[in-house]
Amino acid sequence: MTAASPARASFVRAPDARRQSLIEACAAGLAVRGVAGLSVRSICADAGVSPGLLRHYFAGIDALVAATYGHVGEQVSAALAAAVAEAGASPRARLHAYVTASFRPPIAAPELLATWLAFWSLVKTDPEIARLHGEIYAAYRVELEQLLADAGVAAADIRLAAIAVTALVDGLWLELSLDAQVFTAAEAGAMAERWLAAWLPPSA
Amino acid sequence: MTAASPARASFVRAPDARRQSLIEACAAGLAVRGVAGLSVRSICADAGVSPGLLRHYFAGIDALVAATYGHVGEQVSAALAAAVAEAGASPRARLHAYVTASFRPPIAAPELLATWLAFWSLVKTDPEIARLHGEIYAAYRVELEQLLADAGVAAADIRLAAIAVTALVDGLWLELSLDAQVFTAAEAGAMAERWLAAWLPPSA
DNA sequence: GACCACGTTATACGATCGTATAACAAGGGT
DNA sequence: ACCCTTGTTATACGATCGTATAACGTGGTC
Repeated sequence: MTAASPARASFVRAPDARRQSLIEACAAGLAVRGVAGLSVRSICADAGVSPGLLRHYFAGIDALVAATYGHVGEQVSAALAAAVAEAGASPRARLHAYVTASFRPPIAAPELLATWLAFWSLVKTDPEIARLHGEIYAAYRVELEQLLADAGVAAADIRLAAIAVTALVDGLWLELSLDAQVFTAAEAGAMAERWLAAWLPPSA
Repeated sequence: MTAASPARASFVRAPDARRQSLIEACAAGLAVRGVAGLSVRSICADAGVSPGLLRHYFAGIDALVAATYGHVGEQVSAALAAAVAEAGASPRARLHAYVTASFRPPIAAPELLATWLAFWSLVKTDPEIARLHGEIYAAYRVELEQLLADAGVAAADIRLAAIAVTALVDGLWLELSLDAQVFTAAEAGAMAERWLAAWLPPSA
Protein backbone atom coordinates (compact mmCIF):
# COMPACT_ATOMS: atom_id res chain seq x y z
CA MET A 1 0.00 0.00 0.00
CA THR A 2 1.90 3.08 -1.22
CA ALA A 3 1.38 6.64 -0.03
CA ALA A 4 -0.05 7.45 -3.47
CA SER A 5 -2.83 4.90 -2.97
CA PRO A 6 -4.34 5.22 0.52
CA ALA A 7 -6.12 2.23 2.07
CA ARG A 8 -9.04 4.42 2.91
CA ALA A 9 -10.19 7.92 2.23
CA SER A 10 -8.39 10.79 3.94
CA PHE A 11 -10.38 13.19 6.03
CA VAL A 12 -10.32 16.44 7.97
CA ARG A 13 -11.71 16.52 11.49
CA ALA A 14 -14.61 18.90 11.89
CA PRO A 15 -16.83 17.55 14.69
CA ASP A 16 -19.12 20.57 15.01
CA ALA A 17 -19.64 20.84 11.27
CA ARG A 18 -20.05 17.08 10.98
CA ARG A 19 -22.78 16.93 13.58
CA GLN A 20 -24.58 19.84 11.92
CA SER A 21 -24.29 18.30 8.46
CA LEU A 22 -25.99 15.18 9.80
CA ILE A 23 -28.86 17.28 11.12
CA GLU A 24 -29.18 19.16 7.86
CA ALA A 25 -29.01 15.94 5.83
CA CYS A 26 -31.72 14.48 8.02
CA ALA A 27 -33.99 17.45 7.40
CA ALA A 28 -33.35 17.30 3.66
CA GLY A 29 -33.88 13.54 3.64
CA LEU A 30 -37.22 13.85 5.40
CA ALA A 31 -38.26 16.37 2.81
CA VAL A 32 -37.33 14.23 -0.17
CA ARG A 33 -38.17 10.73 1.03
CA GLY A 34 -40.51 11.17 3.98
CA VAL A 35 -40.09 9.32 7.22
CA ALA A 36 -40.63 5.97 5.49
CA GLY A 37 -37.70 6.51 3.19
CA LEU A 38 -35.32 7.83 5.83
CA SER A 39 -32.36 5.59 6.71
CA VAL A 40 -28.96 5.84 8.39
CA ARG A 41 -27.17 5.14 5.12
CA SER A 42 -29.10 7.70 3.07
CA ILE A 43 -28.63 10.42 5.70
CA CYS A 44 -24.89 9.72 6.02
CA ALA A 45 -24.40 9.54 2.27
CA ASP A 46 -26.14 12.91 1.91
CA ALA A 47 -23.98 14.32 4.71
CA GLY A 48 -20.84 12.97 3.06
CA VAL A 49 -19.79 10.79 6.02
CA SER A 50 -19.65 7.06 6.62
CA PRO A 51 -22.59 5.29 8.26
CA GLY A 52 -20.95 4.58 11.61
CA LEU A 53 -20.66 8.27 12.39
CA LEU A 54 -24.32 8.70 13.08
CA ARG A 55 -24.03 6.52 16.14
CA HIS A 56 -21.01 8.49 17.28
CA TYR A 57 -22.91 11.76 17.41
CA PHE A 58 -26.40 10.56 18.28
CA ALA A 59 -27.86 7.71 20.33
CA GLY A 60 -29.51 6.45 17.16
CA ILE A 61 -31.54 7.60 14.19
CA ASP A 62 -34.44 8.55 16.49
CA ALA A 63 -32.22 10.90 18.47
CA LEU A 64 -31.05 12.50 15.23
CA VAL A 65 -34.65 13.07 14.18
CA ALA A 66 -35.39 14.76 17.51
CA ALA A 67 -32.33 17.00 17.13
CA THR A 68 -33.47 17.85 13.63
CA TYR A 69 -36.89 18.81 14.94
CA GLY A 70 -35.29 21.20 17.40
CA HIS A 71 -33.14 22.68 14.67
CA VAL A 72 -36.02 23.19 12.25
CA GLY A 73 -38.12 24.71 15.02
CA GLU A 74 -35.36 27.24 15.70
CA GLN A 75 -35.22 28.17 12.02
CA VAL A 76 -38.97 28.77 11.87
CA SER A 77 -38.80 30.79 15.07
CA ALA A 78 -36.00 32.94 13.65
CA ALA A 79 -37.97 33.56 10.44
CA LEU A 80 -41.00 34.68 12.44
CA ALA A 81 -38.92 37.00 14.59
CA ALA A 82 -37.32 38.51 11.49
CA ALA A 83 -40.71 39.10 9.88
CA VAL A 84 -41.99 40.88 12.99
CA ALA A 85 -38.83 42.98 13.30
CA GLU A 86 -39.19 44.10 9.68
CA ALA A 87 -42.79 45.16 10.19
CA GLY A 88 -41.84 48.16 12.32
CA ALA A 89 -43.55 49.50 15.42
CA SER A 90 -47.24 49.27 14.61
CA PRO A 91 -48.87 46.49 16.68
CA ARG A 92 -51.23 45.53 13.88
CA ALA A 93 -48.47 45.42 11.31
CA ARG A 94 -46.40 43.19 13.59
CA LEU A 95 -49.35 40.87 14.13
CA HIS A 96 -50.01 40.69 10.41
CA ALA A 97 -46.36 39.94 9.72
CA TYR A 98 -46.26 37.15 12.31
CA VAL A 99 -49.39 35.52 10.99
CA THR A 100 -48.62 35.74 7.27
CA ALA A 101 -44.95 34.76 7.48
CA SER A 102 -46.09 31.12 7.36
CA PHE A 103 -47.36 31.57 3.79
CA ARG A 104 -44.03 32.75 2.41
CA PRO A 105 -40.52 31.32 2.21
CA PRO A 106 -38.66 30.12 4.23
CA ILE A 107 -41.64 28.74 6.18
CA ALA A 108 -43.80 27.95 3.17
CA ALA A 109 -41.18 25.66 1.69
CA PRO A 110 -41.94 22.23 0.18
CA GLU A 111 -39.21 20.58 2.21
CA LEU A 112 -40.79 21.73 5.46
CA LEU A 113 -44.03 19.85 4.86
CA ALA A 114 -42.50 16.39 5.05
CA THR A 115 -40.36 17.48 7.97
CA TRP A 116 -43.34 18.52 10.01
CA LEU A 117 -45.40 15.52 8.96
CA ALA A 118 -42.63 13.27 10.16
CA PHE A 119 -42.47 15.03 13.48
CA TRP A 120 -46.21 14.98 13.98
CA SER A 121 -46.27 11.27 13.29
CA LEU A 122 -43.73 10.76 16.08
CA VAL A 123 -45.57 12.83 18.68
CA LYS A 124 -47.69 9.90 19.82
CA THR A 125 -44.84 7.37 19.88
CA ASP A 126 -41.76 9.36 21.00
CA PRO A 127 -41.92 11.24 24.34
CA GLU A 128 -38.99 13.50 23.42
CA ILE A 129 -40.67 14.61 20.20
CA ALA A 130 -43.93 15.11 22.08
CA ARG A 131 -42.12 17.36 24.57
CA LEU A 132 -40.50 19.36 21.80
CA HIS A 133 -43.83 19.67 20.03
CA GLY A 134 -45.45 21.05 23.15
CA GLU A 135 -42.65 23.60 23.59
CA ILE A 136 -42.55 24.74 19.99
CA TYR A 137 -46.30 25.13 19.69
CA ALA A 138 -46.59 26.88 23.03
CA ALA A 139 -43.80 29.30 22.12
CA TYR A 140 -45.59 30.21 18.89
CA ARG A 141 -48.83 30.74 20.74
CA VAL A 142 -47.34 32.76 23.61
CA GLU A 143 -45.75 35.15 21.14
CA LEU A 144 -49.00 35.35 19.20
CA GLU A 145 -50.92 36.10 22.41
CA GLN A 146 -48.59 39.03 23.09
CA LEU A 147 -49.04 40.40 19.58
CA LEU A 148 -52.82 39.99 19.77
CA ALA A 149 -52.90 41.85 23.09
CA ASP A 150 -50.70 44.64 21.70
CA ALA A 151 -53.06 44.95 18.74
CA GLY A 152 -56.09 45.36 21.01
CA VAL A 153 -57.84 41.97 21.30
CA ALA A 154 -59.93 41.82 24.45
CA ALA A 155 -58.15 40.14 27.36
CA ALA A 156 -60.97 37.61 27.77
CA ASP A 157 -60.52 36.54 24.12
CA ILE A 158 -56.75 36.26 23.96
CA ARG A 159 -56.36 32.58 24.70
CA LEU A 160 -58.99 31.36 22.23
CA ALA A 161 -57.94 33.89 19.61
CA ALA A 162 -54.37 32.62 19.73
CA ILE A 163 -55.50 29.02 19.40
CA ALA A 164 -57.91 29.86 16.62
CA VAL A 165 -55.43 31.90 14.61
CA THR A 166 -52.78 29.22 15.04
CA ALA A 167 -55.22 26.62 13.74
CA LEU A 168 -56.15 28.63 10.67
CA VAL A 169 -52.52 29.33 9.86
CA ASP A 170 -51.65 25.64 10.26
CA GLY A 171 -54.59 24.57 8.11
CA LEU A 172 -53.80 27.07 5.35
CA TRP A 173 -50.10 26.26 5.46
CA LEU A 174 -50.84 22.55 5.26
CA GLU A 175 -53.17 22.81 2.28
CA LEU A 176 -50.85 25.26 0.52
CA SER A 177 -48.02 22.75 0.98
CA LEU A 178 -50.06 19.71 -0.09
CA ASP A 179 -51.54 21.29 -3.19
CA ALA A 180 -50.59 24.78 -4.30
CA GLN A 181 -53.25 24.79 -7.04
CA VAL A 182 -56.28 25.48 -4.88
CA PHE A 183 -55.45 28.98 -3.61
CA THR A 184 -52.56 31.44 -3.52
CA ALA A 185 -50.37 32.68 -0.68
CA ALA A 186 -51.95 36.11 -1.11
CA GLU A 187 -55.41 34.61 -0.68
CA ALA A 188 -54.17 32.83 2.43
CA GLY A 189 -53.02 36.17 3.77
CA ALA A 190 -56.43 37.73 3.07
CA MET A 191 -58.23 34.90 4.86
CA ALA A 192 -55.91 35.27 7.85
CA GLU A 193 -56.62 39.01 7.93
CA ARG A 194 -60.33 38.36 7.91
CA TRP A 195 -59.91 35.96 10.85
CA LEU A 196 -57.85 38.49 12.78
CA ALA A 197 -60.58 41.08 12.11
CA ALA A 198 -63.11 38.72 13.69
CA TRP A 199 -61.16 38.99 16.99
CA LEU A 200 -59.95 42.59 16.90
CA PRO A 201 -62.07 45.50 18.01
CA PRO A 202 -63.28 47.70 15.15
CA SER A 203 -60.57 50.25 14.31
CA ALA A 204 -61.41 53.92 14.89
CA MET B 1 -48.96 -36.91 8.19
CA THR B 2 -52.31 -38.11 9.56
CA ALA B 3 -55.66 -36.40 9.04
CA ALA B 4 -55.61 -35.43 12.76
CA SER B 5 -52.39 -33.45 12.24
CA PRO B 6 -52.55 -31.35 9.09
CA ALA B 7 -49.35 -30.29 7.36
CA ARG B 8 -50.53 -26.73 7.35
CA ALA B 9 -53.34 -24.71 8.80
CA SER B 10 -56.82 -25.27 7.44
CA PHE B 11 -58.71 -22.33 6.03
CA VAL B 12 -61.99 -21.11 4.68
CA ARG B 13 -62.06 -19.17 1.43
CA ALA B 14 -63.45 -15.70 1.84
CA PRO B 15 -61.85 -13.48 -0.81
CA ASP B 16 -64.01 -10.37 -0.29
CA ALA B 17 -63.65 -10.50 3.48
CA ARG B 18 -59.95 -11.24 3.16
CA ARG B 19 -59.28 -8.25 0.98
CA GLN B 20 -61.27 -6.01 3.33
CA SER B 21 -59.50 -7.34 6.41
CA LEU B 22 -56.18 -6.38 4.82
CA ILE B 23 -57.43 -2.85 4.26
CA GLU B 24 -58.71 -2.59 7.82
CA ALA B 25 -55.48 -4.04 9.23
CA CYS B 26 -53.52 -1.50 7.18
CA ALA B 27 -55.55 1.39 8.61
CA ALA B 28 -55.14 0.09 12.15
CA GLY B 29 -51.43 -0.51 11.60
CA LEU B 30 -50.91 3.03 10.38
CA ALA B 31 -52.67 4.30 13.48
CA VAL B 32 -50.56 2.28 15.91
CA ARG B 33 -47.15 2.29 14.22
CA GLY B 34 -47.23 5.12 11.71
CA VAL B 35 -45.99 4.79 8.16
CA ALA B 36 -42.46 4.04 9.33
CA GLY B 37 -43.59 1.02 11.31
CA LEU B 38 -45.88 -0.40 8.64
CA SER B 39 -44.80 -3.68 7.04
CA VAL B 40 -46.28 -6.51 4.99
CA ARG B 41 -45.77 -8.96 7.84
CA SER B 42 -47.34 -6.78 10.52
CA ILE B 43 -50.37 -5.99 8.35
CA CYS B 44 -50.90 -9.66 7.41
CA ALA B 45 -50.42 -10.82 10.99
CA ASP B 46 -53.03 -8.30 12.14
CA ALA B 47 -55.36 -9.42 9.36
CA GLY B 48 -54.84 -13.07 10.34
CA VAL B 49 -53.50 -14.16 6.93
CA SER B 50 -50.11 -15.29 5.67
CA PRO B 51 -47.73 -12.71 4.18
CA GLY B 52 -47.97 -13.85 0.58
CA LEU B 53 -51.64 -12.93 0.41
CA LEU B 54 -51.00 -9.23 0.31
CA ARG B 55 -49.44 -9.58 -3.10
CA HIS B 56 -52.32 -11.67 -4.28
CA TYR B 57 -54.84 -8.91 -3.61
CA PHE B 58 -52.75 -5.82 -4.20
CA ALA B 59 -49.87 -4.89 -6.52
CA GLY B 60 -47.76 -4.27 -3.40
CA ILE B 61 -47.85 -2.56 -0.02
CA ASP B 62 -48.13 0.85 -1.73
CA ALA B 63 -51.28 -0.19 -3.55
CA LEU B 64 -52.75 -1.42 -0.26
CA VAL B 65 -52.04 1.94 1.35
CA ALA B 66 -53.81 3.71 -1.50
CA ALA B 67 -56.83 1.40 -1.16
CA THR B 68 -56.84 2.11 2.57
CA TYR B 69 -56.83 5.84 1.91
CA GLY B 70 -59.89 5.47 -0.27
CA HIS B 71 -61.61 3.37 2.37
CA VAL B 72 -60.90 5.80 5.21
CA GLY B 73 -62.01 8.71 3.07
CA GLU B 74 -65.33 6.98 2.47
CA GLN B 75 -65.80 6.44 6.20
CA VAL B 76 -65.19 10.11 6.96
CA SER B 77 -67.53 11.11 4.16
CA ALA B 78 -70.26 8.85 5.55
CA ALA B 79 -69.83 10.31 9.04
CA LEU B 80 -70.18 13.83 7.66
CA ALA B 81 -73.29 12.90 5.69
CA ALA B 82 -74.82 11.29 8.77
CA ALA B 83 -74.14 14.40 10.86
CA VAL B 84 -75.81 16.63 8.28
CA ALA B 85 -78.79 14.30 7.92
CA GLU B 86 -79.28 14.34 11.70
CA ALA B 87 -79.26 18.13 11.81
CA GLY B 88 -82.64 18.43 10.11
CA ALA B 89 -83.76 20.96 7.53
CA SER B 90 -82.30 24.26 8.73
CA PRO B 91 -79.45 25.33 6.45
CA ARG B 92 -77.46 26.83 9.32
CA ALA B 93 -77.90 23.75 11.47
CA ARG B 94 -76.70 21.56 8.63
CA LEU B 95 -73.69 23.77 8.06
CA HIS B 96 -72.87 23.72 11.77
CA ALA B 97 -73.20 19.93 11.86
CA TYR B 98 -70.91 19.49 8.85
CA VAL B 99 -68.24 21.76 10.26
CA THR B 100 -68.24 20.47 13.83
CA ALA B 101 -68.47 16.75 13.00
CA SER B 102 -64.68 16.78 12.68
CA PHE B 103 -64.28 17.50 16.40
CA ARG B 104 -66.25 14.47 17.53
CA PRO B 105 -65.95 10.71 17.05
CA PRO B 106 -65.64 8.98 14.67
CA ILE B 107 -63.67 11.71 12.87
CA ALA B 108 -61.88 13.00 15.98
CA ALA B 109 -60.37 9.62 16.74
CA PRO B 110 -56.72 9.16 17.80
CA GLU B 111 -56.20 6.44 15.23
CA LEU B 112 -57.19 8.76 12.39
CA LEU B 113 -54.37 11.20 13.05
CA ALA B 114 -51.62 8.81 12.11
CA THR B 115 -53.62 7.55 9.18
CA TRP B 116 -53.96 11.01 7.69
CA LEU B 117 -50.37 11.91 8.47
CA ALA B 118 -49.25 8.84 6.60
CA PHE B 119 -51.37 9.74 3.61
CA TRP B 120 -50.23 13.35 3.58
CA SER B 121 -46.62 12.24 3.67
CA LEU B 122 -47.24 10.17 0.53
CA VAL B 123 -48.92 12.96 -1.44
CA LYS B 124 -45.62 14.30 -2.74
CA THR B 125 -44.12 10.90 -3.57
CA ASP B 126 -47.06 8.76 -4.77
CA PRO B 127 -49.17 10.04 -7.69
CA GLU B 128 -52.12 7.79 -6.85
CA ILE B 129 -52.29 9.14 -3.30
CA ALA B 130 -51.95 12.66 -4.62
CA ARG B 131 -54.91 12.05 -6.94
CA LEU B 132 -57.01 10.60 -4.13
CA HIS B 133 -56.07 13.52 -1.90
CA GLY B 134 -57.23 15.98 -4.51
CA GLU B 135 -60.56 14.15 -4.90
CA ILE B 136 -61.26 13.75 -1.20
CA TYR B 137 -60.43 17.36 -0.34
CA ALA B 138 -62.39 18.71 -3.29
CA ALA B 139 -65.42 16.59 -2.36
CA TYR B 140 -65.34 18.00 1.19
CA ARG B 141 -65.06 21.52 -0.14
CA VAL B 142 -67.77 21.18 -2.79
CA GLU B 143 -70.25 19.95 -0.19
CA LEU B 144 -69.20 22.75 2.17
CA GLU B 145 -69.69 25.30 -0.60
CA GLN B 146 -73.25 24.06 -1.09
CA LEU B 147 -74.01 24.27 2.62
CA LEU B 148 -72.47 27.76 2.85
CA ALA B 149 -74.62 28.92 -0.08
CA ASP B 150 -77.74 27.39 1.49
CA ALA B 151 -76.95 29.21 4.73
CA GLY B 152 -76.70 32.55 2.96
CA VAL B 153 -72.99 33.29 2.30
CA ALA B 154 -72.60 35.78 -0.56
CA ALA B 155 -71.90 34.10 -3.89
CA ALA B 156 -68.70 36.10 -4.36
CA ASP B 157 -67.39 34.76 -1.04
CA ILE B 158 -68.27 31.10 -1.41
CA ARG B 159 -65.00 29.80 -2.79
CA LEU B 160 -62.74 31.51 -0.25
CA ALA B 161 -65.13 30.82 2.62
CA ALA B 162 -65.05 27.09 1.86
CA ILE B 163 -61.25 27.07 1.70
CA ALA B 164 -60.97 29.12 4.88
CA VAL B 165 -63.42 27.03 6.88
CA THR B 166 -61.76 23.84 5.68
CA ALA B 167 -58.40 25.19 6.82
CA LEU B 168 -59.63 26.12 10.28
CA VAL B 169 -61.32 22.76 10.72
CA ASP B 170 -58.15 20.95 9.63
CA GLY B 171 -55.98 23.04 11.92
CA LEU B 172 -58.23 22.56 14.94
CA TRP B 173 -58.64 18.86 14.24
CA LEU B 174 -54.87 18.47 13.91
CA GLU B 175 -54.05 20.25 17.15
CA LEU B 176 -56.86 18.46 19.00
CA SER B 177 -55.40 15.17 17.81
CA LEU B 178 -51.79 16.06 18.60
CA ASP B 179 -52.44 17.38 22.08
CA ALA B 180 -55.89 17.29 23.63
CA GLN B 181 -54.74 19.36 26.63
CA VAL B 182 -54.73 22.77 25.00
CA PHE B 183 -58.44 23.21 24.23
CA THR B 184 -61.64 21.18 24.18
CA ALA B 185 -63.84 19.94 21.35
CA ALA B 186 -66.55 22.33 22.53
CA GLU B 187 -64.12 25.25 22.28
CA ALA B 188 -63.20 24.08 18.81
CA GLY B 189 -66.87 24.17 17.91
CA ALA B 190 -67.20 27.71 19.27
CA MET B 191 -64.20 28.89 17.27
CA ALA B 192 -65.62 27.33 14.13
CA GLU B 193 -68.95 29.07 14.75
CA ARG B 194 -67.19 32.40 15.11
CA TRP B 195 -65.42 31.81 11.80
CA LEU B 196 -68.68 30.90 10.07
CA ALA B 197 -70.19 34.07 11.48
CA ALA B 198 -67.40 36.08 9.86
CA TRP B 199 -68.63 34.87 6.44
CA LEU B 200 -72.38 34.71 6.98
CA PRO B 201 -74.62 37.73 6.65
CA PRO B 202 -75.99 39.02 9.96
CA SER B 203 -79.11 37.04 10.87
CA ALA B 204 -82.38 38.98 11.01
C1' DG C 1 10.12 12.87 16.24
C1' DA C 2 7.17 10.17 19.43
C1' DC C 3 2.98 9.54 21.66
C1' DC C 4 -1.85 9.76 22.47
C1' DA C 5 -6.78 10.95 22.14
C1' DC C 6 -10.45 10.84 19.32
C1' DG C 7 -12.79 11.70 15.01
C1' DT C 8 -13.50 8.99 11.16
C1' DT C 9 -13.70 5.21 7.58
C1' DA C 10 -14.90 0.70 6.48
C1' DT C 11 -17.21 -3.27 7.33
C1' DA C 12 -19.60 -7.05 9.84
C1' DC C 13 -23.65 -8.83 12.19
C1' DG C 14 -28.27 -10.30 13.10
C1' DA C 15 -32.73 -8.81 11.94
C1' DT C 16 -36.26 -7.47 8.95
C1' DC C 17 -37.81 -5.95 4.51
C1' DG C 18 -40.97 -6.64 0.06
C1' DT C 19 -41.53 -9.79 -3.42
C1' DA C 20 -41.65 -14.34 -5.57
C1' DT C 21 -42.97 -19.03 -5.75
C1' DA C 22 -44.05 -23.94 -4.65
C1' DA C 23 -47.38 -26.62 -2.72
C1' DC C 24 -51.80 -27.70 -1.12
C1' DA C 25 -56.60 -27.33 0.38
C1' DA C 26 -61.25 -25.73 -0.56
C1' DG C 27 -65.12 -25.68 -3.31
C1' DG C 28 -67.61 -26.12 -7.56
C1' DG C 29 -68.79 -28.69 -11.72
C1' DT C 30 -69.39 -32.95 -14.21
C1' DA D 1 -65.71 -40.09 -7.40
C1' DC D 2 -62.76 -37.29 -10.19
C1' DC D 3 -60.96 -33.10 -12.02
C1' DC D 4 -59.93 -28.33 -12.19
C1' DT D 5 -59.64 -23.56 -10.63
C1' DT D 6 -58.17 -20.54 -7.34
C1' DG D 7 -57.62 -18.88 -2.67
C1' DT D 8 -54.36 -19.71 0.72
C1' DT D 9 -50.29 -21.22 3.61
C1' DA D 10 -45.53 -21.59 4.07
C1' DT D 11 -41.18 -20.37 2.90
C1' DA D 12 -37.19 -18.76 0.12
C1' DC D 13 -34.55 -15.02 -1.95
C1' DG D 14 -31.88 -10.88 -2.47
C1' DA D 15 -31.78 -6.47 -0.52
C1' DT D 16 -31.59 -3.23 3.09
C1' DC D 17 -32.03 -2.10 7.86
C1' DG D 18 -29.83 -0.07 12.51
C1' DT D 19 -26.25 -1.01 15.43
C1' DA D 20 -21.61 -2.55 16.74
C1' DT D 21 -16.76 -2.63 16.25
C1' DA D 22 -11.93 -2.84 14.39
C1' DA D 23 -8.67 -0.13 12.40
C1' DC D 24 -6.53 3.98 11.08
C1' DG D 25 -5.63 8.89 10.18
C1' DT D 26 -5.51 13.55 12.07
C1' DG D 27 -3.95 16.97 14.98
C1' DG D 28 -2.25 18.50 19.36
C1' DT D 29 1.23 18.15 23.02
C1' DC D 30 5.73 17.28 24.77
